[in-house]
Amino acid sequence: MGRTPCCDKTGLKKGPWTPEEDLKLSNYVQIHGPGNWRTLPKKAGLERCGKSCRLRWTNYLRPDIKRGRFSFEEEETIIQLHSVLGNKWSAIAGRLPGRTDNEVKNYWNTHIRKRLLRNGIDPVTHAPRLDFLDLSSILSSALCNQSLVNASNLLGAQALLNPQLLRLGLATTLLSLKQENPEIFLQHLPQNQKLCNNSQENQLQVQPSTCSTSATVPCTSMLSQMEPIEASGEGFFCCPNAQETFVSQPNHVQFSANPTVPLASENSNIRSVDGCSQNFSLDSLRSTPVSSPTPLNSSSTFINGSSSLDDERESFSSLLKFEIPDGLDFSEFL
DNA sequence: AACTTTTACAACCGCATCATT
DNA sequence: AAATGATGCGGTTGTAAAAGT
Repeated sequence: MGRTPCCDKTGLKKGPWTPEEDLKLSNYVQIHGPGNWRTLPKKAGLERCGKSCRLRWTNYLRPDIKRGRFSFEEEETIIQLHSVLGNKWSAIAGRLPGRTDNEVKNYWNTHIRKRLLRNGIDPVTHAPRLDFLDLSSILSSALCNQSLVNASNLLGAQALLNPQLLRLGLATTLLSLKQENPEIFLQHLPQNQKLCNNSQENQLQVQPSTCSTSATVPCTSMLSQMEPIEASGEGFFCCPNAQETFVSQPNHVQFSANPTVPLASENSNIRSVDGCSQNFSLDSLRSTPVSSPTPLNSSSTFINGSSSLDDERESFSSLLKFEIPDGLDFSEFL
């Protein structure tokens, strides 16, 4: 036995609401309060389904609704909550005063989701996408058989992938290579050590911790904000948090970045792929950022002078860390 | 200027859950 | 406990506006 429909839909109006309808609904709810949606349309003189009235009220007419663009903080909150709650839009919206589940859902689908995809993050799992993992296996192959793969060819991937992802891919690859093929890893160790240790002058400043708030943030929070900088046709990149201060802390990953340093893309061996000799140090895998002293919208990135809000958002500062399993010993690795 | 494509968001639909009888 | 109604939730669609050609 099927359920009876919430209302008799024959003859009921659908589609966009007119100002007159909004007025009727608002007036009625302000006098009688929300609820009893089934009978409300008739009482309010509306030819609408009760469900439609409820939706219109909760998503649009409610006086406490905050309209307009989402702030940086709201966006970051959505990403973090989504990584924990998934598509629980109502629960997420509950943490954002004045925002509705529908609004949060729409904003996710039209803005955040696309940006995560663009940066190689699976918006569902908040982890690097499969194609990124494929890249990791390619890099692994390159390390295991340099004669077959000219690593410089891999640099072409920079045009397609976020350079930071490329670097993270190499880091991941090196770690797994060490675990799975320690001989091969050791064979390349001098290079690896060099590429990961020769950047003392470029490493981030490690400063004493002034903040210990460390709710763990998934990869998305970090990677979604990393964007290549296409300056002078070169593979420049910038970590949005380049001006962050960082604090050493086990089991967290942190990236350093110097927006003025180009990738060493002209080199032809695998060392050039990682770019960490300049910008990414595995040493840094033992550090984690603390809250930034710089404003959230500080311009630590310069993407072709773009002033679009979305681009700005992609460069905004935020927490940049994700957890590394306890079993990983980076000091041993290095 | 006209047409097409893309984007953003309001609204709808169906199912799930809770409340009431 | 079961049936029914009311409401909430999340996925999807429709459409107006913006952007591109």
